[in-house]
Order: sequence, then structure tokens, then C-alpha cells
Amino acid sequence: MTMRPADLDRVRALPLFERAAPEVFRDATGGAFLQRFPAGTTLLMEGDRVDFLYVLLDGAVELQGSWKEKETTLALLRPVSTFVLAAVVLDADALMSARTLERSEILMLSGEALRRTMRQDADFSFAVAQELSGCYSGLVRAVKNQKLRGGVERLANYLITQRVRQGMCDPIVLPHEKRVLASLLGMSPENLSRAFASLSSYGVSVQGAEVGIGRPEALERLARPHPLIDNHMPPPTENIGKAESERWSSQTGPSCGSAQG
Amino acid sequence: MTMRPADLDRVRALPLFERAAPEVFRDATGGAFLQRFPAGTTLLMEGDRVDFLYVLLDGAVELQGSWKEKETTLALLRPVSTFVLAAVVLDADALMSARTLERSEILMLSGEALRRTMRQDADFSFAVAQELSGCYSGLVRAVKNQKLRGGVERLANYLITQRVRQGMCDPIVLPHEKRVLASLLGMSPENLSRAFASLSSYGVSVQGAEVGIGRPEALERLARPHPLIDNHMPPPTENIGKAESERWSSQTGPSCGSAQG
DNA sequence: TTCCTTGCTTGATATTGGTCAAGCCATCCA
DNA sequence: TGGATGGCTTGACCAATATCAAGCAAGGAA
Repeated sequence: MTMRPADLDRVRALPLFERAAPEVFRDATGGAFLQRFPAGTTLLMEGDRVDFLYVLLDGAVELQGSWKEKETTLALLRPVSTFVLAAVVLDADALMSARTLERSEILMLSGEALRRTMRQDADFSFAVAQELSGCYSGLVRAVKNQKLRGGVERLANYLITQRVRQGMCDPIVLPHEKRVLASLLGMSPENLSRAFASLSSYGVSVQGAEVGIGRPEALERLARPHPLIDNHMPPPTENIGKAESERWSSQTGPSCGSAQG
Repeated sequence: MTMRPADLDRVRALPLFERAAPEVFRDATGGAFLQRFPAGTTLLMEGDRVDFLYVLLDGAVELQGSWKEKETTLALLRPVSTFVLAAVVLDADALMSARTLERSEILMLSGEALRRTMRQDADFSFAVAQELSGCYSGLVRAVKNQKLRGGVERLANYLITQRVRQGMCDPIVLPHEKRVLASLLGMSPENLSRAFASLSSYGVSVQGAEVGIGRPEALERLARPHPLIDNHMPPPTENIGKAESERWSSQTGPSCGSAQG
């Protein structure tokens, strides 16, 4: 259950802690512990009290919301990502469930310790506020994506985003099961299939998880990606937190799949 | 252009400043100015650099996003509300446009001064983080509302929320034009009409802006409001900020229209 | 008043997306 | 190797929503 030094470094590199003084980092991570979960584990249910800030170090987790036996995916996370920060800051209940999609390594930081550290260190509080602002912006993008675009357009933009993130390679490889992707994009799995099929006339070819982008220009003409909806974060050279990524997007250009995944 | 003392008190009462020390409040509001705008004024365009935190003191403003000559309403604000806080914290571009729906009085606080104050005062930074967490939670609710419910269900829940906010009175009065409400609920104005019509079998009767809730139980059975989607904030006794309202919701019970309006 | 304008409603129709059912094709396991 | 399983796809159908067009009603201006 103890952390490897390398894991600690990866947490240290999060934008949340990047500029924190050593003692601040020590306070904030005091009592933290690392835990391994098999695929399909529910880490947190909607409505549960949130006692920890979660840091995904390895694997994949899905954040989902539900109503009346319907479920929808709100975000798909890959390392290194934090989640449920807002609930921790408010010391409130979770608004979404979290479950692992693969075997995952997750660091759990005491919410209590984080709040205490925030009250003691203005710079750390500021970093938290920045991270929250980034998360907020990401959600604004998601709402615009959902309300302004149709299913095929959302898929097209998702593919363009993935292409950017995977370093403009071709084919790209879908990082998650199609049914999960469908839920993220707000459509049924059947409809996702049909959406892929209808993109074939724009050069898109699907072979399992591999998706060929035959004619990127044609796809872009359909997708019309926009910097204020899609966050075309630069390829993953270093870990970039939500706040960083949002600040980047405000300076530079184009865009990418609204919902991270 | 100068502020009335009463206005200053109302800003002081915002959760953002409620617990701030006098000198912190002075620093944060240094160089602030009050401005009056006629109805229909665009305060901020998507993509504009954000230099101020806006505080709506009187009137009404709409936050909207757009793509490909389509527009959608992301939030409807009534006094006293702040907006574009996230962009101010990140010193980034606005992701949404803001326009007045009525003649409005708006206080503009220097973003620069706010960030400086945050870095100097941990408690203030913490308050900003709490407010941002509340805004974030509100957006999570909005996404769930949009992705999990159909149009009629969104309208039904909106009406129930309004009933709670307006002190369980009957009839309630719609606080905005129906076309704006339609955009907030993510449907066409025509469809909003039909949605109202289809609610008549649940006791809902419309007379201009007045909406009678004939059989609340029947409407609730259809709407199935849920505390993790709808924020049934208690009636407006005092000004309650987003963070407060979210903390309230985590302790107490039922729920209300996800998107504020 | 009378004429506009504007917001709202209603009907007809088209498009989009969801549901149900069947079938395919891998993978995993016995 | 056979047989299950799970994920994906496809087709047929149905429900939800958008769009287009017309008409209505209230409010403002001449």
C-alpha cells in the first residue's frame, strides 16, 4: 500500500502541486495512500460523501451520472488525472459515480488535509482555484458540444481531437470500448455504429479499435472544430492538468474533443 | 458611475466576500466600477479576453454559447450573481458570450486585482475555490439534465424548481421570455409550446407568463426530480451563492431546475 | 383607432435518434 | 474443438425533436 518514489514524483508534477513549497506538498499529501483496483470497481457512488481527492496514476476511470435507471458517461480519465476536486473543496456529496474501466492504481489524498492546507497557503489555494477553473471550462465545452452539435458531428470532432492527441498519426486507436465512447458522446451504441458508417463517405474507416482518417480535410469540413468547444491540447509531451490545458487553449489555436477520453 | 453604499453592501454579502477581512475586500474591489446597460447589450463575446469579474446587481443576463450560427443558452442570471469567474482566475478568454436581457446594473471588478488578492490571502483564495466548485457542480447538474432527460422532463423539472424558488406559490410566473427558456432547456420554441401542451394532462395550465401547477404530485411523478440533478435551493430569503447553494444541497433534500433561471 | 411588429402557438412534414431483434465475430473457457 | 459469452453491427420500426409555414394575439407607434 505504500507509494513508490516514482509515483510521488508524478503527483508532484501535477499542476496542482507543481509550484507548491515542499512543506505544503507534505501537508497536502499527509496520510495519502495508494490503492489498486480491478476493472469494473465502483470507487464512488453518486450521493456518497467524498472524503478523498482521487489521483489516477494508472489505468482508466469513468465518471458517470444517472437518473431513472439511465446512465451517462460524463468523462473518461487517463493517468495522470485527479477527480472529485470540487466535492472535496465543498466537503459535499459526489454528483457523479466513478468506476474503473481497467485495473487501476489510484492515490487517495485526504480531503480534510487538502482543505486545511488550502486555508494555510494562498498559493496552494490559488492552484486549486486554477485547477477548478480548468475543470469548469472543460464542462462548459461539454455542454456546448452536447447542445449545439448532432451525434455525427460530435463523433467527427472526437476523432479529430484524438488525432491531435495521438500526434497526428493514422490510424488512430480508440482508447475505450465503443459502448463507453457512445455514452460519452451522448448516443446509443447502435447509433455510434451508424455514425461511424456515415463518416465513411468522409474517408473514415473502422477496423476494431483502429480508425483510419483517410481525408482529414474532408472530416474537418464536416466537423468544424472550434477552439471554444474543442480543446486541441498539444500532444502529451508532459502531463498537463486541466487548468494548464485551458490556459494553453486561450493562447493558441484549434480544438479537440470536448470531453476528455 | 460611482456606487451607492447599498450596492457595496450587496457585493459584500456575496459568499465570495462574506467572510473576507475588510482590507481584503478593499483590495479585491479596488478600481471597481458600476455600469448600466440597456436590454440586449452584449457585455462579452465568446473568445474575448476577460479583464473583469462581472457582478449582476440589477436586471438579467444570459450566458450563451454558439457554433455554426447556432446559439444556445447556458445560464440565465438574476441579481446578485457573479459571472466569468473561471476565466478571470485563469486569465483566459471567455468561453461564453454574455448579454443583458433587460436593463441591467453591473459591477465590474478588476481581474488583475482579484488574482493579486487571491495570491495574498489564503481565505479569499479558498472562498474563490468554493465558489468555483459550486459553479462546477451546477454545470455537472446541467449536463446530467441535458443528457439523461427528454424535453418534457426538463420542462417539468424546471417548473418544479421554479415553484420551490418562488415559495411554492401557484401560479408561478416565468422569469424570462419563452424563447429564452426554450434555449436554456435545449429545445426549439415550437417544441417548448408543445411540451407545455403535453403537460396539461398533468394539471399544468399556461396563461402568458403565468403557469398554474394544478396537481403538483402528478407533475412530480412525471418529473422525478433528483437532488443530484436539480438543486432545490430554499426560497430566496437571503442571497445564496453557488457554493453555498451546493453545500446546502449536499446536506438537505430535494432538488430543483438544474440550470438557474 | 389602425397598422405593424413581435412573440407565441399550431399543423404538416422531415430528420434525428432510440429501441428491439437478429446475426456476426472475435475471445475465453471447458 | 466446441460452445458459451460479450461486444459490435445491421435492419426494421418507432419516438422525439427540428423545421417550415401559417395564423393568432398583445403591445407600440403613427
